[in-house]
Amino acid sequence: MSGEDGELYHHDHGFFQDRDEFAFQDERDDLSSLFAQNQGGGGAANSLQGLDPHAVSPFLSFDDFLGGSAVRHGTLASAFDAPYLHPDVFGNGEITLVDSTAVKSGNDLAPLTGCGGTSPVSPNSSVSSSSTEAAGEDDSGRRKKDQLKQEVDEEEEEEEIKQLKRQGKAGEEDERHKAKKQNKPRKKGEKRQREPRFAFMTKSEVDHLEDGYRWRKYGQKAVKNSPFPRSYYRCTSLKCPVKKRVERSYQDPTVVITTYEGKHTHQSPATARASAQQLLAPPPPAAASTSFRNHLLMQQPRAPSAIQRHNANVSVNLPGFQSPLQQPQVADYGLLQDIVPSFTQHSQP
DNA sequence: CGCTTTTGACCTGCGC
DNA sequence: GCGCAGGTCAAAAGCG
Repeated sequence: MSGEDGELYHHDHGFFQDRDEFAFQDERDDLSSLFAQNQGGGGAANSLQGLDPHAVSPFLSFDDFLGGSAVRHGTLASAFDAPYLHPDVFGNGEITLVDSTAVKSGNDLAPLTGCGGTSPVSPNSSVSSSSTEAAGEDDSGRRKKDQLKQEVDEEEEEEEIKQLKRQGKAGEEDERHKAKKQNKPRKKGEKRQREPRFAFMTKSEVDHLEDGYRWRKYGQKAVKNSPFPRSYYRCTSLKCPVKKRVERSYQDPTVVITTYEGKHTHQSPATARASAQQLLAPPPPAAASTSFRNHLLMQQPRAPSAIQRHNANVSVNLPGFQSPLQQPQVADYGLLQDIVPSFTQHSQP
């Protein structure tokens, strides 16, 4: 997998391009259901879909992905204005766009990204995002199969453990666990569980973008067909299963592809800070907050608003995305990392 | 001193 | 079965 044969629809102010140099492809379509649950902004998604003549599946804007109807911060603006996706958060103080067209053409359809025009996001900057799955991974069918099989395997393993316990073979179990941990032979047929993933691209000089959580790098691998290595990070929080991969696009070295996997089992440190700050500052008008997202979406295809001119372009590709439905979730978090969990909550059957 | 990063080895899964 | 590529582990090194 390397994003070479995937498809990513860039959202350029409401328009998707069906050819993209930063091709993304879902590795699985797990996230489609995942996003479907957060389709609070259904109208928005629909409108976006309508803009893409090549789209075979509906899309959500990154905004929708971020908040859907759900993220408490409610809007792209707040999401990006928050400490997390704030430029500082993204590392080099520059959330640059992924929207290559906007940049290349130099059109003044400035990237859009919340920040309410107050954030010092470079006008040139934007974030584009491809939901779903690992940039360019293309073994969706295979993984689905694996997942099914694994579920069965896990049940079997559980049963086996119970049996071992009954037989007083705790020691054996430990050994087995140890072996597993060391990547030693695991039970035949046993497969690693794959959490839903969410990949997005960011134009950035730094590889590892700050996102509010603390990560520990646990590996780095050279990527086939790419001069850039891929780094593997794990959330440092105890028992938090979230991992992320960071790699640079070989097609555009200025673009960083970040893939999150799993959902956080805790609140992000940044969110905690933000919450604390909110306690000290008067809350923003709720109506303005919730309507901002729709406002942006309504504005996108048309002339850029002042806000848009100051912000990054954000998009989400949701191949396989199906019916918008399900109840809106209230993600009591703030941002991307937070969002991922909120979307993954019910994604696993 | 504790935490993080680096890095080589090893494992897994798939295609041929 | 073999080779390849992705993914993970864990010891060693680095850093604050």
